[in-house]
Amino acid sequence: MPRKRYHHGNLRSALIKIGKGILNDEGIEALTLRRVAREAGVSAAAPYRHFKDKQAVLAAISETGFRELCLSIENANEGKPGDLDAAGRAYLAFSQENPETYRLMFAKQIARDAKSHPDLQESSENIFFGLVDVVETGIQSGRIVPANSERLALSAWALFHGIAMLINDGMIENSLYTQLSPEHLLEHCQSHFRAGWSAL
Amino acid sequence: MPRKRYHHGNLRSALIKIGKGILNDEGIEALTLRRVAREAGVSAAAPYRHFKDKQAVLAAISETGFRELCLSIENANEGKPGDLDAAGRAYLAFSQENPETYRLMFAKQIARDAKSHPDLQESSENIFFGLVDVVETGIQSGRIVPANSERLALSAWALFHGIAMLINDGMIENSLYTQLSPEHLLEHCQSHFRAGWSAL
DNA sequence: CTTTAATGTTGTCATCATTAACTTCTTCCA
DNA sequence: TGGAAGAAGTTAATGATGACAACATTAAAG
Repeated sequence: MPRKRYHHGNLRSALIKIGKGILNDEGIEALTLRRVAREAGVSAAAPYRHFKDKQAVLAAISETGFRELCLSIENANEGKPGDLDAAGRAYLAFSQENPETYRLMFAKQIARDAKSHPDLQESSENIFFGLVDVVETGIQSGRIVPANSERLALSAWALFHGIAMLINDGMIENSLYTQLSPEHLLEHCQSHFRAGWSAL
Repeated sequence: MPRKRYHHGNLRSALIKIGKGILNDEGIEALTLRRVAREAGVSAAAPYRHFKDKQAVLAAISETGFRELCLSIENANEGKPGDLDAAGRAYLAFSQENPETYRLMFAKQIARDAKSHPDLQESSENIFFGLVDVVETGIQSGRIVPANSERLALSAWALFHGIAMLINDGMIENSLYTQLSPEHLLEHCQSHFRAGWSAL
């Protein structure tokens, strides 16, 4: 057993890891700096040696989330190139597996902080670029109708984000009238929007 | 000038009103129970005579938001019956005019509480029903392609919610590559989805 | 070695949500 | 009408939190 040493070793990454754990297990309200420090076996003030304040810890957790989601989209595009539906499934899978992290990523305070955290800013922008890649691949392969790729990507992002958040918020289960599993919900939305709804 | 009376008169509604003001002016983090009480000219413990806890105040504010949004959708459907695009514009207008209230309405804690607050539950479900009405009107008038109205309404809701939240989160201005005003953004998303994107 | 900067610790503060115990009005009924 | 009874406020206290200053320990560099 390692006797407790004065210096932790790599407290910064430990704090992020522990923070993520608490976040996903018990939600954002349970995520206090003091508790993270406690679980890291360190005093309440120690985190301030590595992070300016609590917001900075949240920003760091958020950033890892953006990176992971980004990778997930890229993988989907490699597996099924240019398939916006597959990208949507990957997107939704992430948001369901990490609901609290996902919510944190899109919290306004984080967005506000993003301007001062270049890394966070970049990683959050990359998810948009990932979707643009998918759309461009799809257009080139004739799977997706020719369009301004950035704007279609943005539209798709809005759709994915909306579905992810509605599920995450528990708004879907509330309206029991549409008994759909998340996967089926995504499928239905995508089929609606793929084919359009206009009769004119 | 009214001398300060021991009893406030209608503290409950005053607390909600003041809370809404702070929420929209300074954001959720500035909204503390003590401050609301202070601005109501009342002691920090007084609100507990009218609300079980802070969550209950937030739920009440949230409920007023759902009601207002619901009315807004209904008005849109009366002005332009069966026009899902007009409903979307009304939806987005609300989310932009009350960004913080909108965010609160879709916060998970509120959704969790909704199960114990029947009024909140009902008012949040009503916005879905409002959209169903729009879709059904649209299908009847031949403006919208025949479909399961509840499912199309749910899809449209997801789209509107996604756009609203992305704008609200500041995710759109971050990706400057798509220089679109909120109105134009909505228009583009809707035109994409109205016509579909599938080339197959 | 010894200096120095990085990393942790203790102690403190203001603020917060919440509760208990006490006070002041209002209402309503005897 | 007058006096409970209970609704609506108050004060005071508790325990937790984010943040900071002042101090302690250790690793690293020379």
